[in-house]
Amino acid sequence: MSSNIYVGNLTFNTTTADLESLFGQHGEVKKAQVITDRDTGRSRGFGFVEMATSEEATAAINSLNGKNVDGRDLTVNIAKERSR
DNA sequence: GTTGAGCGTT
Repeated sequence: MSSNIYVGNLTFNTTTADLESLFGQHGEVKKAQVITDRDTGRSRGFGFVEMATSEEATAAINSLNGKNVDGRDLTVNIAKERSR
């Protein structure tokens, strides 16, 4: 799956709904998820978005990577495996 | 403030 996207450098006030809204402007968002710390439950400042197709994922990446949101430049690229 | 979970061994 290359339609899975990593979205980093988010502000801590960014939530799953924000990701859906943001990526939804460049394609069909299948799933969106802002990662929160498993132990504290607080935001980790990054998340993942899965687009319907890899081409939409690429389009969204090219449109949103480096985008300045709330004073921070987003880092957007194809996500890696969960196991690391 | 940077790559997801969970506590078994993928």
